[in-house]
Amino acid sequence: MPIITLPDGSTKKFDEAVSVMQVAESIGAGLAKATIAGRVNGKLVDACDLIAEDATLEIVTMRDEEGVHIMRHSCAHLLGHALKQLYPDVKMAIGPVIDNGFYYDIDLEHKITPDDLKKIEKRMLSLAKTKYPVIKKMLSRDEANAIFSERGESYKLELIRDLPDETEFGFYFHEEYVDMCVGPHLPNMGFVKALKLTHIAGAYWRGNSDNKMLQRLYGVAFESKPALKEYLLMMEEAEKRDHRKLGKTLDLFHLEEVSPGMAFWHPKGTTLYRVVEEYMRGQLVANDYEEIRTPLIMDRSLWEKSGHWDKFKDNMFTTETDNRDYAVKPMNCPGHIQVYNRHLHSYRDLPIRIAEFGTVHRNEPSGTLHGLMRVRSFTQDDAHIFCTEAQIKEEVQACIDLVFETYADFGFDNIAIKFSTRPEQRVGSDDVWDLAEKALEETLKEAELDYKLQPGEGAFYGPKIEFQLKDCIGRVWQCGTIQLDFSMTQAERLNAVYVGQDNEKHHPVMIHRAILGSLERFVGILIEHYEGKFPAWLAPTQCVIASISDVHGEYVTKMTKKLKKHGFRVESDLRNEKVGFKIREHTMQRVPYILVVGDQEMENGTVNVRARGGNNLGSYTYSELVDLLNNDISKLGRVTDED
RNA sequence: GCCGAAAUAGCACAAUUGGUAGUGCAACUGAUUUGUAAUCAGUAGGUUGUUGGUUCAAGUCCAAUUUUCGGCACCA
Repeated sequence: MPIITLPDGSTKKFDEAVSVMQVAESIGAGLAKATIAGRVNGKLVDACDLIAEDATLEIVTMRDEEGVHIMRHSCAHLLGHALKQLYPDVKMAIGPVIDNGFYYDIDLEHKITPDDLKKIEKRMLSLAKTKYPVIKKMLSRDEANAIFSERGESYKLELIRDLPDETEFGFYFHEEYVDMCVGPHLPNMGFVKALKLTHIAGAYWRGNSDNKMLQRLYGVAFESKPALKEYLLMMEEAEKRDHRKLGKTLDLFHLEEVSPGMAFWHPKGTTLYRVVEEYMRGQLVANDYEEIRTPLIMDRSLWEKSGHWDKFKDNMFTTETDNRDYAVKPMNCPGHIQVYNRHLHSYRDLPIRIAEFGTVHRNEPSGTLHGLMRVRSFTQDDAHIFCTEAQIKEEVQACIDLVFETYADFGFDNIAIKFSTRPEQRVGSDDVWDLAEKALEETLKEAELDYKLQPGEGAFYGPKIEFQLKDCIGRVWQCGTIQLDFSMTQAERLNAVYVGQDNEKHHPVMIHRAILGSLERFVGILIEHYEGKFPAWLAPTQCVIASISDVHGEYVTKMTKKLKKHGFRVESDLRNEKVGFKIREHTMQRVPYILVVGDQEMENGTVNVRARGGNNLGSYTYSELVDLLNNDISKLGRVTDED
């Protein structure tokens, strides 16, 4: 005799076990029709699942995020349904929900083409149109095995085999197609109205590169056609921000075949890069770091000692000369320890913060390269802090603060934080790892930061905190990082020491930290973040002075020189073109200010200022203009103009 | 590295069943002296990523290779 409590507090009493759908029907036919699933005592269940005991119940419809999520999950089954009809030989592997959609990994001899994708999508939609009911059955292990054996679904059989403790398996019947899933799923396929198969890719079975590569079909699905359309439009817009595209149109950098994964920075890109670097240099001074420079190429033995050779030799560029093996540095830490070790340090000197804009080379696998985001040659705003155990928390906290302050200056407020712990392959004893992980975790907790744990994702020498930013289409990239390292400074590694209060030698703790991470990646993210419309602080060209006709040339040239002397990044445009043409061009180049000079301005000794958004700010005298620019630049990236 | 796709002028793209590699913008030259998102005319620009093959004939077909793109695995 279950009593069901609904979200508004009202209760309903039933004489016997009742399904979520039946409860919905007892409330109203409209709700029943909209019912996708239920949340019983906080747990999501299928609409057909029975409630036998007293419980709270929320009806899940397409208006709930869970409802859309469930619909997307069922779309994966629908994809299986359509695929099996079109390609009876296909073997289904795993088909989960992802952001905005779903995918299914399949094993099929035939290579799915974009044309096939359209056909499959069409079949999916026509199947959904029939609104066929989805029937759920809980089956025993034997029954489950029998169904999949009969259908040759070897991957599904393997999944069952790997769940030895399960006695019952949820099976969802989509007409002749059947899939195994914990669910919940749609009660009928009529809820599927707007989906699109987006692309085909390869993916290893169970995410293991030793396994067979399957075909992965990706799709997106939304509650309605307008919502899908809006999403597709948004993606199209987002792709216009792509730094690889803007890098070309704004003439910032290029990549080419002679050095894959290594950027050629053009004058404008170099300016942007340099502004970012100079900003960071200012942060170093303000936070008591000392800047150094270390060699790009060092003897192999150093890398063997540091442990890098052991773990990363395949990804290191090497060179041999005069019978000596060298490696191009993939990291700056060993070099920094060499500098640290040139002097004997007292505990009184600690913490010692050594920073370097360190250019490193890593021979990343060919398939990983991605514009400026993943390259083979990049410069880290790297630093290593040598300190005592007692100083760890304070130093880590200071690094975290520096990350947030810096990112805010660049206009970022959406930063994901990850905490990565000991990987399988590592150096250092478990005691030391316990200590290091505890120190980082406690600092994170004390700072009251939301973070996600990534077990096993730490560096080989220590745990790390990662700060991630997103690119234009939502891909996540690690930027800042703080890593705790008790191993590299040990006697058997690179043997860094300080003399303690007890007059004995001790090994300091080393904190590896990069705020921006890689300048290349960070600039790439910046390009996408601002869509190339950089704040005046970062803009490669801050203003262009355009003459209306030849007679204004001299005035413009003089004004340009004067502004350059004041440190502004100014260009003049004296070309024999109409002013509309010049404005169009510099607007498309995203120049923050276009200054127009004609007879009027020459007479009054002013310039006419047009802001990037198209606003004409009117006439400015030279000193007013300097104030305008300085004021804008001083805001750094904390504001964006409205355009 | 793995799976799939792509590569044509500086950029964006076109080229029918294999049959003379084009268009727009940019560049250059000339005319025009211009008031807030495109002035007009002309000129030049290519070993179609690279190498090899099939063919009377290859941008197009085949093979290898490089790079790029979308993912996967990787990411100190």
